Formats: sequence, structure tokens, C-alpha cells
Amino acid sequence: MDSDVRSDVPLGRRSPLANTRIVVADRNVIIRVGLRSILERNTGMAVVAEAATYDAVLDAVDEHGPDVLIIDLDLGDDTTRGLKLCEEISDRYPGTRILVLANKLSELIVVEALRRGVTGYLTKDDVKADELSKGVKSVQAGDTVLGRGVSSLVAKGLGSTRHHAEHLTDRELEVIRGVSNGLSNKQIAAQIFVSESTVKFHLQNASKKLNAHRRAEIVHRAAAAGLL
Amino acid sequence: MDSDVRSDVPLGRRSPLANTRIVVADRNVIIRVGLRSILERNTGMAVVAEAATYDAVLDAVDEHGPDVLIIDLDLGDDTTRGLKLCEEISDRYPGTRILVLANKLSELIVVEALRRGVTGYLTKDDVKADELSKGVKSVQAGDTVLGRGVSSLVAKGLGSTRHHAEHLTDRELEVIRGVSNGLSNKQIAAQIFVSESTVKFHLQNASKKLNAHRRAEIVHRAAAAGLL
DNA sequence: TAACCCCCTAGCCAAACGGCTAGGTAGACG
DNA sequence: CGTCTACCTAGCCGTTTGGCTAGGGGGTTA
Repeated sequence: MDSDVRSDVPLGRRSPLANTRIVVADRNVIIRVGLRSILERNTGMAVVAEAATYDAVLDAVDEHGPDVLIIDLDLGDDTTRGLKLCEEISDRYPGTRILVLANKLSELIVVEALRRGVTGYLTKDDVKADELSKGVKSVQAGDTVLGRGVSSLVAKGLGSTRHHAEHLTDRELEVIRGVSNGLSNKQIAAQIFVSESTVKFHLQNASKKLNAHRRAEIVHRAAAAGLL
Repeated sequence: MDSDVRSDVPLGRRSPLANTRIVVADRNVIIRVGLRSILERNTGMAVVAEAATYDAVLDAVDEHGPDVLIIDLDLGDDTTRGLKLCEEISDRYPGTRILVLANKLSELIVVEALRRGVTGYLTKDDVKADELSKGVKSVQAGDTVLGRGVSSLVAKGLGSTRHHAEHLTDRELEVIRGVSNGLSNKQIAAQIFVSESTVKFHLQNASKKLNAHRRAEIVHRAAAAGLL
């Protein structure tokens, strides 16, 4: 259904002079083109491939073994897949640095991403064009790059009591999605074939992880984290 | 605080041959650059100005009187301002067609936008590069352009019984924000200095407008519409 | 002026929720 | 082997909801 779109643009110019070879992954053409323009303007960087789906990312990295992968974790319905992808890539290609370029800032995602070998996390909105190139260079050099606001979040989340940082399980997410659709615990229970108690159990756990006290708040936080 | 960013790129090339002069409004540099690249590639179109804030949009339209304004309604915290802006521009500059380029599809926003003189509504994700130029041309010609999914939504929302299309009032939004933060009706009531009954009243109304039956669902829909 | 919309308030009642305690199984990891 | 995690279930109890009916006041517009 979704064509892969490994490159809408002839990706020839793999300049031998380029000291940074980049793969760009984003579901959105406009973003991909924009990134290419910005990165290739006045820098020694070259975008060697674009990817719009999770599979395409893997293929592109396989084929080009880039220095840096710039990726929006949300390439489909499921941000979680983006996280898994990062883990896989940082395992299999330690030479490829990963720079996450997110739409919005989410504590949940940041800490999960860092834990999976990501070396940078910027928000699309707080990128000021030149900062992006700088960020890419830093990441390539092995430094961890965090956009404004991100750093403090991480300090809070990782620093203190090893907050164990809020990984929602599959089941919990499933339940939360039901909640967000306005279902009662009973209805959710019926939908996923468990007892009402179990639904309540998952919600209690999710509440603690998200530091929420009511289902509406859970939905809000999950939505803000792009989990719905 | 926010620098206006009327143009990160020298905007000289106001080709006299260009048959379409465009102003691009988006808070995001990457998007702005991407749009410029896509639009100016192999077409007679020229991006004569970029804007990143509501004020800058007005200035840019004032100064250039473009044929088409491509705008993401969400330039700040408040999508509602984007709607008002569209109304103002379509009143004051009937010659300027407005094409909304949204991050996500929202029935609420679409119908509100069309009602305020917008002539096109596309989603960033469903733009396939060449479709964008086509869309711009159609909009310039005065045709209404709606992305996939959008049309059916509108047919449903506007076609039938003049559905009166769900404009949430300020008070309702205020209450919903309270709900999304996990407050009880009593707490919200205290916060905005009304009785608990009133809070319930607003929520009931919002429920009907959003076709939701539980507060968690209200939050979900409002969040999806970018209202939080 | 009437019609309409937004805002505010009250009370009722069944259903749903939140917060808790107290169990159970299966698989993974060291 | 024990430990950990994810998952599943049960019951209790006070609070919060959803859905309803039935009002009043102020503002705008036709």
C-alpha cells in the first residue's frame, strides 16, 4: 500500500569528498526534501538515501552504511517500532550514529531512545537550520546532542532515582487505546478477552508509570507521547 | 521571543515569469525549505516569502499579495488563531487563495476552515510531491482541493443535516483542558470559579459536539484535533 | 420583540471508576 | 536455582461519572 520511497530524487551525488554520509528517514516528503536542502547547503554532507517506512530504513542503512541516520521515530502507526528499529541498527551498525528528529518532545520516548543507542534527540520545531548541521556533526563525532528542553527532561528522568522510566507494555497500550475510544473497563475486557479486573490492573500500572490519576489524564499523556 | 523568520533564504528570485506567487507559513524551517524546493522545482511557481508566526503571515501577505498562501494553521499554541487569521485574510485579500497544509486530519478544523474562506485542505503526510504543485494550481484556479480522507469527512459533516459542525466554545475547551490534566469535576469547578453542575453541563455539551460518551474520549478527540 | 447561543445552577440515580490488598501463571536471565 | 517481568484474577468501598430533566440571566441578531 505504502510505496517505499527510497528516493524521490536522483540520489547520485555521492560525493567522494563528502565527509558525512547521511540517511534521512521520515514519512513526510516535505521534511525529507527540506532536510536534504538544509544539510547539503554549504556543508560537506550528503544525503545518500531517503526512507519513508521502517523497512526502507533498514534497507537503506544496509546498503549505504551511512555515518548518520536522521530519523523520525514515527514512520507508521506505531512509534514503538521506531524504537525497536533504533535498537537493531545501533546493534548491527555501531558505526552509524542515530539522530532522532521528533515532532514533539516526549519524556517517555527520549529516555527509551537513549537507552537503545540513539545519540541525539532534536525536535523539528526547535531546529534553526544551522543548528541541524551542527547537531549532525556533533552526533557524528560521538557526542550526545539534545535539543532545548530535552536535556532537562532527561536529567530529571535518568538522573535521580533511576526512575525506571516508564516503558508501557503492549497490553497497557492496548487498554489505553480502548480507554481513548471511550470504552468502559467492561467493554475493553470483552474486546481483549480478559476479565474486568485485568483491565483495571493494567490501567493502575499505566497510571503509575505515567504519573496520572485518572483515565482521561492517561489518554492525554499517551496522546502527547504519540502513542495513540 | 520568537524571531519572525520572514525569510531564512534570500528571497530575491521574484521571477517576473512566475505565474504563481506563493507565501509559505509554517513554524518549522524544515517544512518551509522543503516546500520551497518542491514548489520551485520545474514549475512556474515562486515562494516570495516565508512566515513562522501569525503576525509574520499577515505582514507577508500585506507586502506581497500572493496568489496562494500555503499555511499550517498551527503556528503557535492556539490553532484557533490560525482559523481567525484565515478569515481575516480571505476577507481582506479575496485574490489570495488559501491552502491549508495540516499535520493531521481533523473534521473539526476542516469544516471550520472551509467556512472561513479556505479553498484547500491537504495533510502533510498525504502529499506526494507532485500532488502538491497540482493542488496549488487547482487552488489558484479557484477549485476546492481536499486531500484523501478529507473529502469524505466533509461530505459527512457538511452534506447531511447541516450538522452545524461542532464548534467548541471557549468555556468547553477550558473544562476539557482540566479533564485532560486529570482533574475531577469538583476540582475544575474550583479552578474556574463555577459550580460543579456547570462543569458537568459544559462536558455534556462537549460530548455531544464531539460525539463522545466518556471524558477520556473527549480528551482523545480534542487532542487529535490539536485543541490541547 | 422573538429566537438563539452561551453561560450558569440544581438534583436524582445507576453505572463506572480509583485505589487498595492479595493472590496466581509463564517465560527470560543470570 | 531464585529473581524479574509481563500477564491475569478477585473483592471491597468510597468517590466520580454519565445521562437526564428543569430551570434563569445576558448578549446578539433578525
